[in-house]
Amino acid sequence: MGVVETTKQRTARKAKPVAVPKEALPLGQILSGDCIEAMRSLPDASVDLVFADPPYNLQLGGDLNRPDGSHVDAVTNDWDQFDSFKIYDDFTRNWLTEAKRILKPDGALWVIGSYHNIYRVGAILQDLGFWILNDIVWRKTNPMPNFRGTRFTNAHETLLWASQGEKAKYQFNYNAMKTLNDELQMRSDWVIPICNGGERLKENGQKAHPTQKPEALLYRVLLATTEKGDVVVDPFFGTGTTGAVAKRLGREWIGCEREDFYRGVAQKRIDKELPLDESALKIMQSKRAAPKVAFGALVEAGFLKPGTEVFDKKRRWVATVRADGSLECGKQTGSIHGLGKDLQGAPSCNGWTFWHYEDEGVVKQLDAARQLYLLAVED
Amino acid sequence: MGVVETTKQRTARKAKPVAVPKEALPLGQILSGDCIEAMRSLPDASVDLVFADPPYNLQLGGDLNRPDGSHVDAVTNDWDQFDSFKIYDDFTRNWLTEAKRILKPDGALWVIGSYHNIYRVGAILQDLGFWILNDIVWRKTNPMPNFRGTRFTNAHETLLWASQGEKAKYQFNYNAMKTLNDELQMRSDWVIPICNGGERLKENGQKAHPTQKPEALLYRVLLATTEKGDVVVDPFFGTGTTGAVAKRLGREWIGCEREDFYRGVAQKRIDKELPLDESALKIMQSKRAAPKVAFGALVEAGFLKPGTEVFDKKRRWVATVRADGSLECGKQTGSIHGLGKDLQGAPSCNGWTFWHYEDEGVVKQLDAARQLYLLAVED
DNA sequence: TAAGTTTGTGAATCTCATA
DNA sequence: ATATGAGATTCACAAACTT
Repeated sequence: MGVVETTKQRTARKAKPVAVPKEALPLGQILSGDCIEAMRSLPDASVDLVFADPPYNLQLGGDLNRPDGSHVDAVTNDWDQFDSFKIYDDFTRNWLTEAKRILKPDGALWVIGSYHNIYRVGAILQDLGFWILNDIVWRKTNPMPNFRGTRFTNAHETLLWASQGEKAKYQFNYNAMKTLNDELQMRSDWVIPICNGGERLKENGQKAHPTQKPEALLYRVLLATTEKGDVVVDPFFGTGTTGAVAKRLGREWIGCEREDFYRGVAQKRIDKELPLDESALKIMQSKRAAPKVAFGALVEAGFLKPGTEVFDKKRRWVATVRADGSLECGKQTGSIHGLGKDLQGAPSCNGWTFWHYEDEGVVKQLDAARQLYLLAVED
Repeated sequence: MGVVETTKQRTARKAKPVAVPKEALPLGQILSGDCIEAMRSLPDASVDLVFADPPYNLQLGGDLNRPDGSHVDAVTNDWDQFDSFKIYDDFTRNWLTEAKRILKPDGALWVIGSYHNIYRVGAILQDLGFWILNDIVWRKTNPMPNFRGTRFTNAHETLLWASQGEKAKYQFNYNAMKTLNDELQMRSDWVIPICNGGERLKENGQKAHPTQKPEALLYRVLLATTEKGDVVVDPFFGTGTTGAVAKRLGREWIGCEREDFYRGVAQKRIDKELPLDESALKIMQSKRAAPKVAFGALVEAGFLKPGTEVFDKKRRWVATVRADGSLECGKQTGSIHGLGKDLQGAPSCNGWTFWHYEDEGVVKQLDAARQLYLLAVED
């Protein structure tokens, strides 16, 4: 396997096989119809990157309402309906096969998905000979909660990044990523908000597409694994986020999209897009996640053992730490903040400074344990 | 499908099929030999949870045969990539099949892996009928950097949590998780340090095991998806992190481990582990677990007099409590839930939190009266 | 205008006991 | 089996609205 970062190496690389001239490709066009058919119209080994956001094959039950009674607008589109894993797998194998064919030997593939489909996609692309370079976790800052309290909040999606094979070369702009990440190596978990607000495309007040991806995500993908002038194909173009970001970053793009409506929205969007300027670059840079600590994390990590007694400064109340990081004081229980609030009858309470514990005879605020934890956790 | 949180329901649930008495199981033992063989010695539908940390690197040991019967030399890596996946898949299917068999109908499975193997595992467990509930990202605070700068820092591993099937019940301690996370829903991305420092087991100054998992990870898994006394099986026991945390949390455990050395290390470790006190083990209960109270019972008991006026937060509607615990608002009548639902035109309504009443000049939710009633009725 | 409050919404495999 | 009714359940952010 290998990495290519300089334009020089890249040029040498491209000269090797019979290169397909870019002019032979439908650059800057949205091909209509089925993506497998559309990709068949492209020559072998002709593109640098495929970015794919295929249907996730969600299998939703009935309607879902929020606790306030409002209705959740779910993805119920026909294009996300498959009758079985077998049918979904066949579909996946077919489009991945075409993607592999049109990619140059040193090209790469990105696919985004959720737990509903990503394990099918990952296994199949490995079967086809793709070589996984990283799996990337898109950590959403603002995911939809789990309204019924039945599972963990589904707060991330997964991207797979793969080369043509174990020994294949690929483009990785290491230094660009390091710069983007405040001079630290870019990690496999990316903290990026979901696409809403002004960026979210609307038609007649309705969202134009149910699953529009944030531009920041595509920005990072293209900045990390393509260089200027590279050709990027998106087989599931939707509203054209890939095309818009590619145009902004000076990459060539080709989209495939079955639905007339989405093609129209995408075309309009990309026509308005302008090449990148410096100020835009700064805006796209992600902020580092704030080191917020839950009290429960300290208990899990053994910094405070369940059963430990904690008390307020004047020892008016004594409570016991339980396994889940809640406190128990007589019949009353709650979080460090909530129980402190209830006991005092106060409107709010900062449990970190309200509660104390004894450590080898010395009385300390809970906040002291939090500081120790943060020190231990930050490499 | 469904979630179970109360001990009461749980007991009823267990009584349904011919229950395997716990005494028939090798609780607190580390079974030697191949995990598939070891699991074969356990009865059907007998355990509550399987936690598995399978090998990624095909160190399967012993003789291996291709599906066509031809022999593969595992030690000299005498296979191509296709063989390698095939063999790994067969191995995975075999141990997952045994795991599924020994799990109770409402039991659950956890598997941890990295991008090398988790896509194989995920696809196969779906094929076997397991139903993925979440994929969880263990986000490492202190991962190994990518020294050569060729990829993104591989800063996470993935855990899959699955029930026996789409309609199967499963245990999820929602409120314990919410408490552990400072009163916010626990998300699918968990920030936990890697296992090092004093927790990392050493023998003669060397790491005892190359992939020892942090206890905080198992702590959260067991706290979230088991209750006290549940039986947890770990087919790839290693140095026994699962056993140690299970013992601490008052869960029963069974391990399988092929290597004598690891069995020795694990046994010594677990012998030293002490169970937590009863009180420390308690976790925040869900309201689902609380005894159900009929509104009519409050009225009967005089906690709310017939004729009392109740109203929603904004006083858009005012209703009168009737002797049978129903409400009347103009011509409309119904239960506290049903009337609230009808008046709002909402799909559902929790009358306990929707309706309010005045008690000595203070506005309170009906739920406050329920809490008073529960306190009075207990003991 | 500025500041505070209310409302809307996002790739979601989202209940359970009883009749 | 399937229908019914009780009742448990939400976080971050932005836009709209009010004071």
